Amino acid sequence: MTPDHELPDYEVRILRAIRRIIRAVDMHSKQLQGKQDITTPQLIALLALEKHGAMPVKTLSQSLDLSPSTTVGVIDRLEHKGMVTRTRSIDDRRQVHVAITPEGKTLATLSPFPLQARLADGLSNMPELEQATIALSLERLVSLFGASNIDASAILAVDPIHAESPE
Amino acid sequence: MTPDHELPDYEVRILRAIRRIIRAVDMHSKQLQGKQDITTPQLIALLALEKHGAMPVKTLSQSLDLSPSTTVGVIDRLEHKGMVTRTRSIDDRRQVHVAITPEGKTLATLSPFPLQARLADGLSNMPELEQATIALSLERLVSLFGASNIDASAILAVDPIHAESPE
DNA sequence: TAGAAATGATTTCTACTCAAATGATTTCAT
DNA sequence: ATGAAATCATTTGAGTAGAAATCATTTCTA
Repeated sequence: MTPDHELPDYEVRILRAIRRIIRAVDMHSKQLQGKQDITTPQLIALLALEKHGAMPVKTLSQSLDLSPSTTVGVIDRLEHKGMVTRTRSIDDRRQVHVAITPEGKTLATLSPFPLQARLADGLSNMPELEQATIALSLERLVSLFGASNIDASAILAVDPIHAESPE
Repeated sequence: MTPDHELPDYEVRILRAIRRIIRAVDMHSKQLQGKQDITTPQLIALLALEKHGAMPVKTLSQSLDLSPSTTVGVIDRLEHKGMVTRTRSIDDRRQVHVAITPEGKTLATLSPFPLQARLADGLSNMPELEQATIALSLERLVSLFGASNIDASAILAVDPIHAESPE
C-alpha cells in the first residue's frame, strides 16, 4: 500500500505506470493467444492484409511498424497456420507478396480485440474532459521521450495504413 | 473488414500513444545494451539489489513486476557477467538469495538511465499541475487495463525499487 | 508421523523484438 | 555491358516475456 505520508514523486509514478501498462498489453496478447490461437501482432497483420490486399513484406512491416526481421517471424507463424500465403513477385523477384487466405479472413473477423474493448468500455464511462486529458497527457509523454519520430501507430490502431499521420 | 464501429478519437490517440511509448522504452533498452552491455531490466534489477540488499528470486521478481521465469533469465545474464551471485538460503533451502557484487554496484552506479533522465528533464519544465495530471492519467489507464486481469495487490503495491529516497 | 498440499526456483516451450550478416536480385554508374 | 551499389527477404544471435511442467523443500493435515 502507498504510504500516505510520503507520496512518490511524479516521475516515479509515471515510470511505474508505464511498466504496468506495457505488461498489461503483453498479457492481453497472451490471453488472446490462449483463446484464439493468435496473438496481437498476428491479428494486426491479418487485418492489414484483409483491408489492403496482398503486399510485399517490406510494405507490411512498415504498416505494422515492425522491423522486417520481426515481420518475417509473424508471417512465418501465420503461414504455418494457413492464414496467409507467400508468393514471389513476378515483376521484382526479390519481393515476396503476402496474401490473406479465406481462413485468415474468417479468423480476423471473428477475433476479438479484448484490450481495445476494455479501453473503449472504460473510456465511455468517463467524462469527455477526462478522456481528452488522458490523450493529451500521453501525447505529452510521447514527445518527452522523443518517440514522435517513431511511427508506432500500428499495433493497437485499427487501420495501420490509413491512420492519419500523427502531428 | 475493420470492426464495424468507428473508434472514438480519444481512444485511437491513446492506443497509438501507448504503442509509441512501449517502443520508445524498448529502443532505449537496446541503446543501453549497445553502449553499456546492460539492458533496462538488468539495470533495474541491479538497482533494486543495490538499494535493498540481497533477496530471494520471488521477491526480486515482484519488485521488478516480472514473472519468476523471466526474472530467472535476467539473473542468469547478470550472474554470467559477474554482477550478481546466487546463494541458497539456509533457513529455507528452496529459496535462492540474489546479491549484487562490487562490480554490479559499480555498473549500477555508472550506468545512465537516459529514459529517466529525459523524463525528469521534461517534467521539470512543466507546471506541477501538468505533472500531476500526467501521473493521474497513466494510473487511470493502468486501472482500466489491469482491473480484472492483474492481481490488484500488484497494482497497488509500492514499488520497492522506487519507494523511498531518490537514487 | 506419514502423506498431501503448497511454495520456490528452474527448465522448457513459444512468441516477440531488433541489429547485423547473408543471399538473391535489381538498379546504377562508368 | 559489366561491375558496384542498393534493395528485399531471410537467417542468426541475443534479450525479454510468460505459461506450464518439473524438482526440491517446507508446511499442513489427517
